[in-house]
Amino acid sequence: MGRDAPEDARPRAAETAPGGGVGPLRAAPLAPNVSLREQLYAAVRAAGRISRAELARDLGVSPGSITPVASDLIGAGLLREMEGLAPPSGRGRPPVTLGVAPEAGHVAGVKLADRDLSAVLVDLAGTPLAQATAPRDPADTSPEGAVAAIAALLDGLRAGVGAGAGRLLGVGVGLPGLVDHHARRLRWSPILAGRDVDLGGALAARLGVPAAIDNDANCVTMAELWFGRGRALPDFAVVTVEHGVGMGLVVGHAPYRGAHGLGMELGHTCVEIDGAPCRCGRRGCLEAYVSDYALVREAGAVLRDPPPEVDAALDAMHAAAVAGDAGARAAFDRAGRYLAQGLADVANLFDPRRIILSGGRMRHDLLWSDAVIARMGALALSDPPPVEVHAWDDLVWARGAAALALSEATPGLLA
Amino acid sequence: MGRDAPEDARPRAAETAPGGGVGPLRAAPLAPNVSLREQLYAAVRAAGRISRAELARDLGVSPGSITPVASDLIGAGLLREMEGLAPPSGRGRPPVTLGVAPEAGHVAGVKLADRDLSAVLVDLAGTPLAQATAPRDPADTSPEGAVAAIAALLDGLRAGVGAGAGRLLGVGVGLPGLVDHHARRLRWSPILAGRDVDLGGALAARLGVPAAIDNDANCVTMAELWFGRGRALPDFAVVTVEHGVGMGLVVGHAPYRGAHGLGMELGHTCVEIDGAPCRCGRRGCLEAYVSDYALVREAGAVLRDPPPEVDAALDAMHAAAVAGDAGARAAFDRAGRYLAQGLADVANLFDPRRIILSGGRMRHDLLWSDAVIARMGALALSDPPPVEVHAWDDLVWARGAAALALSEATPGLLA
DNA sequence: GGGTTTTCCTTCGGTTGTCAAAATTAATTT
DNA sequence: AAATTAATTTTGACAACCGAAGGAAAACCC
Repeated sequence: MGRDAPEDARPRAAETAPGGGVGPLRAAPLAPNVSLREQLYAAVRAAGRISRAELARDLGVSPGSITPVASDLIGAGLLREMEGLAPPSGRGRPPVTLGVAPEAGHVAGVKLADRDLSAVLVDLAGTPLAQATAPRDPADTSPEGAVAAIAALLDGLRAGVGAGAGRLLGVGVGLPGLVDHHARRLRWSPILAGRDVDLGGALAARLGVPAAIDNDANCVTMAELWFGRGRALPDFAVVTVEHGVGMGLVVGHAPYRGAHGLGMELGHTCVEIDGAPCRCGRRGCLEAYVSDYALVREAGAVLRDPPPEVDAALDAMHAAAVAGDAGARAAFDRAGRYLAQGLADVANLFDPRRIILSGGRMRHDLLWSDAVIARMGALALSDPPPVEVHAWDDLVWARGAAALALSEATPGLLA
Repeated sequence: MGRDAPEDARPRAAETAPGGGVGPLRAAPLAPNVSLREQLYAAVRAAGRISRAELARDLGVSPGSITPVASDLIGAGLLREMEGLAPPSGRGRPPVTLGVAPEAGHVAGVKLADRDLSAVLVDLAGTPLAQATAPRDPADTSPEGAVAAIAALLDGLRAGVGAGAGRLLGVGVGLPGLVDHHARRLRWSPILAGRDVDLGGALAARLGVPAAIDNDANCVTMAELWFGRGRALPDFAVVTVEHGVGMGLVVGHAPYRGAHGLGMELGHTCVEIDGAPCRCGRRGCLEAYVSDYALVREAGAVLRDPPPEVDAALDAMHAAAVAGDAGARAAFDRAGRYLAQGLADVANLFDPRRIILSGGRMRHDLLWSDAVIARMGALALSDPPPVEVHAWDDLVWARGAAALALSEATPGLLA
């Protein structure tokens, strides 16, 4: 059998210097020891109501370890025993259900768009307390103006809920563009002027609480992870279609952000070399075929009197397609074909357990048709992941931003 | 200011049932408590040689905690004190350097290709001990035959190194196709018949040791992570161009595998809707433009007498391009353009800290030209990640498979 | 040469987090 | 009312780790 004799096949030493070692450097776990205190609080919040015994089973810890930690958290006003809510199902001593104390504080989530601004206040149990929307002048691109508008909206909201909700512990802001979440800096945004703006710092200075910022697609991802279908999934991908095409990825119950904390720009992956021009300046981007302004471009050819406004034009075209207009239907079909290709690429590249199509404006359901999903399945290499369409109200973005704030505020609360 | 009055804007409850809780379920850390024992062993192996004091600093642990663990591991024959290798640099008591005891055992890595089979034996310090290659009949697609061939090759290799290397602790096997690494099953491979074959089980039964299997691109990724440039990076992407176009991703010093443990099929993402036919049956895949067989397709038009063999034809075309043949050069240019687009998509989607172009056959350097890298940078949305070309010898795959075996064998060793 | 300094390694009590088992509590069932 | 069942608390023990103190081995300084 024609193999080299081992003796004359002595390989050269490893590429690294002799004695340089092998294996990843610093294999230390990035999430070192999450204290039982934190795990327990997170588990109670995740479950809503849960007994100590169940907590012990869920966390893989002996019942005796739960009691002191729970008492401590109850003493700190972060948890509470919920009375009269235990269904006396079995025999034995009935469990005492625990829940988070919502009045220990609240956080705010804000979505900044070009024409408007929306916000929600959410207590520590995740219950929305109040919401508000304000219009915005798209021409005002100064970051200072945006900070002032956010502050004004939040001040009004907080006055509305009174003091019962505890103090404000943090805010999260979602906006389109390239957002460096870790550094809390805005690298670039289509709706704000300037590059590499310290938006997080400006917000924190004005509001007096920590301010997290993130790409809007990542906010939708957080909303799915915290409030939506993704809660039970360890990993999944979220794709949003709106003004652009965005995506987010969750790995191991945590959002994946690239090396620079930027979003994952699915909208600007290429589906057609030298294809249609995209607003990013390149050609053939997925976004150039699928996003709302790409569809509106078609509206000019399809409709007789296309409304000047993007939203209105899109609605008109959608109505025409539903009414049977062949041209409008063809435009949606074409966009759907490209979207299916983009989804198949996501499936082939990330192999997610599920793909969630999410976003605030799910009116144009032609894009999410079964035909699109089926085409995606045909284009995927192996078994395609289940695709789920998740229609939210218009506040997803803000609620996702609130989830962001919540996840950032929690460690400080427990410290 | 036109915002809703908070009182009449009371939002409906969270989507989940009341009291259903918020936040990801089971946020428990996936990498729970890695014992100091394991951390210490991994740190010593990573460093090659390292003193106890330095270990304490690296691991963020007091020096007093190192001594007992180190003594224990030395007693177990897994570590040893390396004599006479300390450069007496500073003042003070000279450090005693520790290193892993290589003779405590060894593992094997195997690459299974269509025409050949290669293997390396690697000791616990990561030093290659021996290597061998054997030809293979591409027509023999039976998994049983492959298992027998692997076993025969390894038996010969092990006989060559004698008993000094300790016992065999595990093997890793890399091969093309869809490999479910977690389940140790081969879902599909272009070189073996059958679907959903329990290849890991068959190998383990025949060899008597645990057998890990993985996609070949993931093996290259493991090689980079364990032996190559990726050792110092917490996250990076690896792209390989060979018979196909593969990729691997490392997140947080660990390989990312999708939900099903399959590879990330960069080669079958679409760069041109309804483009050139790909061997996967679809059209417009990146692989249909960049891989070796795609280039060979061009060779028919470019060369006068294209050799029938894929490798030879490619070499001939490469030589022609270097010699200035316009047609051959254009073929490489075209492939390079598509590759640049694929790399830009990877940068836009994953935002990796670095992209490593790696693989066993780096002869066709026209593909890795500066022009390709520059074009990729132009196509990336934000600052493109640094791209590094890493040329290995032909054994990368097998060494990556050995790294796989090493990483799987280590916990059992320390238990 | 002998003391000083420096660094490394080890020893030793103290703290912390967790477990296992027993004890306690509160309900249901008999 | 007694037995049974299950949740919770208490208790003692144990293992891991820290921090401080001490011993060891070399270089530096006079």
